[in-house]
Amino acid sequence: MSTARGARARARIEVTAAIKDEARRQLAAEGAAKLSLRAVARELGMVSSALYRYFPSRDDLLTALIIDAYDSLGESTESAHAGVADAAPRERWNTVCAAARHWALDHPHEYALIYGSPVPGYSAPETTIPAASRVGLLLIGIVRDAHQGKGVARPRLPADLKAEAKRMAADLSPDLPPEVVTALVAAWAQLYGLIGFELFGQFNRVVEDREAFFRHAADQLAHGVGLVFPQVTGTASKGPGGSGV
Amino acid sequence: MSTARGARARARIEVTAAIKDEARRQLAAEGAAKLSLRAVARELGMVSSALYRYFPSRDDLLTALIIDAYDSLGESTESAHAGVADAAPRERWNTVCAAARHWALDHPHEYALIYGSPVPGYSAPETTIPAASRVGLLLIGIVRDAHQGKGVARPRLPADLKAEAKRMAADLSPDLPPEVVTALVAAWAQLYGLIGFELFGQFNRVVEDREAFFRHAADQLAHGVGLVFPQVTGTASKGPGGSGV
DNA sequence: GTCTATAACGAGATAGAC
DNA sequence: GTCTATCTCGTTATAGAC
Repeated sequence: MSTARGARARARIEVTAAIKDEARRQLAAEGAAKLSLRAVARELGMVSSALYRYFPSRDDLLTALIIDAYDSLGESTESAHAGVADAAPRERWNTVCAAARHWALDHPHEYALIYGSPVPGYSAPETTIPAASRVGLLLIGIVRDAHQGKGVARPRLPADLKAEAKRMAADLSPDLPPEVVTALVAAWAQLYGLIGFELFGQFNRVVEDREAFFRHAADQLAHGVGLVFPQVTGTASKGPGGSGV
Repeated sequence: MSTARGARARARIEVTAAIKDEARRQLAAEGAAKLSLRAVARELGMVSSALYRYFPSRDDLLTALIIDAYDSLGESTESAHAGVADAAPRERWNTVCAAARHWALDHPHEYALIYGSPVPGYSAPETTIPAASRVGLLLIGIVRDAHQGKGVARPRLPADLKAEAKRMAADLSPDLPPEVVTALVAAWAQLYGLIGFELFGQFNRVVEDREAFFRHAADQLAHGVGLVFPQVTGTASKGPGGSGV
């Protein structure tokens, strides 16, 4: 009985994976807007109604692809970070940024799915939130470590942002000063601005050595969140040197 | 004869505008991927073949919409800038950034068309380049004015970026130091990261007072390109105060 | 219980004959 | 330009295999 259930469960997992793989193929070819359950079924030699045993609707399939994409990005950045977990925060930051960029270059259509234009008629449910938060949490952790006990807070906040900054800090990282949390949220969005511009072609005819450009820009973002003089105290690293990957 | 030609030309302009208006409506409803010449024609009470008198293909219609969107954004930012043309560079910068954000919030689908995910199967021709460059040129001009004669160059460049930075500076603004041009290109991409995150929903449940948040983030970007102490010399404005719109 | 297959719905796109 | 026959789509109801 338990083997029967195991076999069935295994088959279910395999078919589910096949459906998602084929759906990802269509995502790359036609875009998320044209993702079609019937076409997926056809390509898999199934009948369209059979897919509903695995995904109750087209939107649920889309949601699964979105969560998978966020998780894939999350795993890539987390495992890259694990390799430098003991390094200085600045190097950890640059490593995570570089890993996010490389994941995006390796999975452009999945990047477009999660960080590109919204899919018309589709609205992501709250179940995507945990997966979507992984990179952000990773970055928060790095900044938190860097600020352990030290009051490095740099930029002063304008009066009309103080309340919002306090609210964001309470939500995201109560142990960090609101100025830093605000800078961190901005850096997070700006990081994806850099990645998106490269990926979506805005850097064509503008930036050529995109690897070096990105490494420098990400390092400058690290400055903004107070990672410039991490644990080193004396001689201090002046100017953006080469940490990165 | 000249009146007849004038009337015909006028009619042609009107029909062209009607086609683009309807296409923009479909863009909002179904997304660029599903933009269909037939559907546009149907909605206009025309037959699909008649549209080919105005746009030789679906891609040409898309290109026209893209150029229109870039030009609309360009006009919005340029006219906002004209209102503060005599102010300090920092305020001019913040004004342009705010204008870009407001245009995006007012035209989310056109923003998605030009700065969002690429349309599958479509590749923008070079004719879009002039319109696409307008905001960038505006920002370059502001930074150029700020650096008139002054050697404010801030961040040192890593060795592996020096050649690329020089190339970019030669391309974009030979009178600006490579460090500044590099920072400017990064700030340009980061600006759209901030706008895109707000527009595409990544700030949901994270940033609430998006106006204040953006104003501060844009002002911090102005720091990065050396606009912090524009022409004021003595008392100097410490910390990010309220310039913006 | 778990799955797949058949058939059908209402809506929309599409291709071609006229 | 019009009309029609034939496709697509998401989704559901139903019936039967394992």
